[in-house]
Amino acid sequence: MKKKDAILKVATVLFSNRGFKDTSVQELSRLTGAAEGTIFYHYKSKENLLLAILVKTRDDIVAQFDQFFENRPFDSGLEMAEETTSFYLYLAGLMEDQFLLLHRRFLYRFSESNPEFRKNLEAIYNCLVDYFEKAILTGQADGSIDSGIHPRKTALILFTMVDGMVRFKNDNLYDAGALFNELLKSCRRMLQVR
Amino acid sequence: MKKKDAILKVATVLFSNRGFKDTSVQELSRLTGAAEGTIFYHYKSKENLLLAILVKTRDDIVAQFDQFFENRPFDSGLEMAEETTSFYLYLAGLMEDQFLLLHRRFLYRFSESNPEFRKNLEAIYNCLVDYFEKAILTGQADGSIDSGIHPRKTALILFTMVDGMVRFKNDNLYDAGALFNELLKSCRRMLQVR
DNA sequence: AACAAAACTGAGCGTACGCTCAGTTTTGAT
DNA sequence: ATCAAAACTGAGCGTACGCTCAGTTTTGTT
Repeated sequence: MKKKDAILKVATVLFSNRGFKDTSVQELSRLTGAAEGTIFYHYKSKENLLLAILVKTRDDIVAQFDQFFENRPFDSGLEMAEETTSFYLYLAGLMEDQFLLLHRRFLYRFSESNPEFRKNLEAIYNCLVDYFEKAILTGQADGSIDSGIHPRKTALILFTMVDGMVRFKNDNLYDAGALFNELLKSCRRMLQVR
Repeated sequence: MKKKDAILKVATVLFSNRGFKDTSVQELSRLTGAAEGTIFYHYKSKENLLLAILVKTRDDIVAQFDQFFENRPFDSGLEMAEETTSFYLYLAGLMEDQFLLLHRRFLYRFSESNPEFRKNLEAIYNCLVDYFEKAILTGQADGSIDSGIHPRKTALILFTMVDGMVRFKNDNLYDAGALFNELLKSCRRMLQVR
C-alpha cells in the first residue's frame, strides 16, 4: 500500500500546480519510483486517479470542518461567522494543494461528463456554505447579526469572498495575509446590526 | 486580415472553455477554415497566439472601463462603488469568454516564464482595482463611505468578492444573477458610514 | 515450505500533437 | 500587365503521451 499512497500524494501536487494535461504519467512514475504500469494497476486511468484525489480532498476538508465546529463554543453567531472565515483561510494554507485543485477548471470539465466529479465537488461546497449559513442563522437568533440579510445568499457571498481571496493568493496576484484583518473587518461590517 | 482575426476569435472561445492543452491547432484549423500552416504564419507559436488573445483582452477590458467612467456623473462615491461592481458583472457577461480566460491557471503558469503575460495580467487587475479604490476615496471625501476603512485594501476585497462571483457563475456552481441584489447590498453595508 | 493472491514491472503499441517548409495563390501598388 | 510582398497551404517530421500486457516479485496464510 506504500506506492499507491505515494502516487496519490505526488499526483495531488502535480495536478494542482501543473495541471492535468501538463502532468504526464511518466513524470509521476519517475517522482514516485513506481513503474508506469503500477499507476494503472492501482488507478485504472489517469482520470480515475484524479477522481481518487478529489474524493480524498472532500473527505479531508469535510472532516476538518466538522472537527473544528464540534464542541466549539462561540460567544455569538457573528463571532462564529468570523471564525469560519478565519478557519477557511487557515485551512487553505494548510491544505494548499488540495484547495488549489478546487480552483482548477479541468475538474469542472470532468464534472460535465462524469457525475462522480460533480457529486464530490457539490459535497465540498455544500459543507462550506452550510457552515457559513449556520453562523448567520445563529447570529440572527442571538441578535449579533442583522436580521435584514438573507442567510443563504449572504452565506454564498461570504464564501465567494473568502474563496476568491484564496484564489488570488494561489495565483500570486496579491498576498492574502496582508488583507486578513481588513477581510475580517469587512465581514463584520457586512453582517453587523445597525 | 480575415483569417488572422477568425483564428484569434475562435481560439479565444476554445482556450477559455476547453483549456490550452485541450485545444489542438488542428481543431482551430478545422473551425476557422485556415490551414494549420496559416495559424503559425500569423502567430509564430501556440503560446504566442494565447498572448495575442491576452493583449486584446486587456485592451478591451481597459477600454470598456475607461469609457464607462468617462464623463459619467455619480451622486456619491458610494454610488460609484456600487456601479463599478454592477458594471463589472455586466461586462463579465458581455465578454464571457475573455473573463473566463482570466480565471484559467495556464495564464499564470506562462506568467512565470514569460514576463509579457504577467505584464498584461497586472495591467488588467490594476485598472480594475484602481477604479474600485477611486470610488472609495471619492466616497470618503464626500462622506458617503466610512473613513475607517482602508481604501486600497478594501478595493482589493471588493474586487475579490465580485470576481469570485464571476468565477462561480462561469463554473456553473451557482447563479450570480440570483445573488446580484444581495451582493450590492453587501457591498453597501461594507462601505457605509455608521 | 508451499502456494495463491496481490503488487509490481517496463518494453512496446497506437495515436495525437506542435511545428516546419517548400511551394502556391492572392493582393495591391506601379 | 507586371511583379514583389503578403497570405496561405498541407504533407510530413519528430516527439510525447496514455495505456496494455505478459511476465516477475513480494506478501501473507496455511
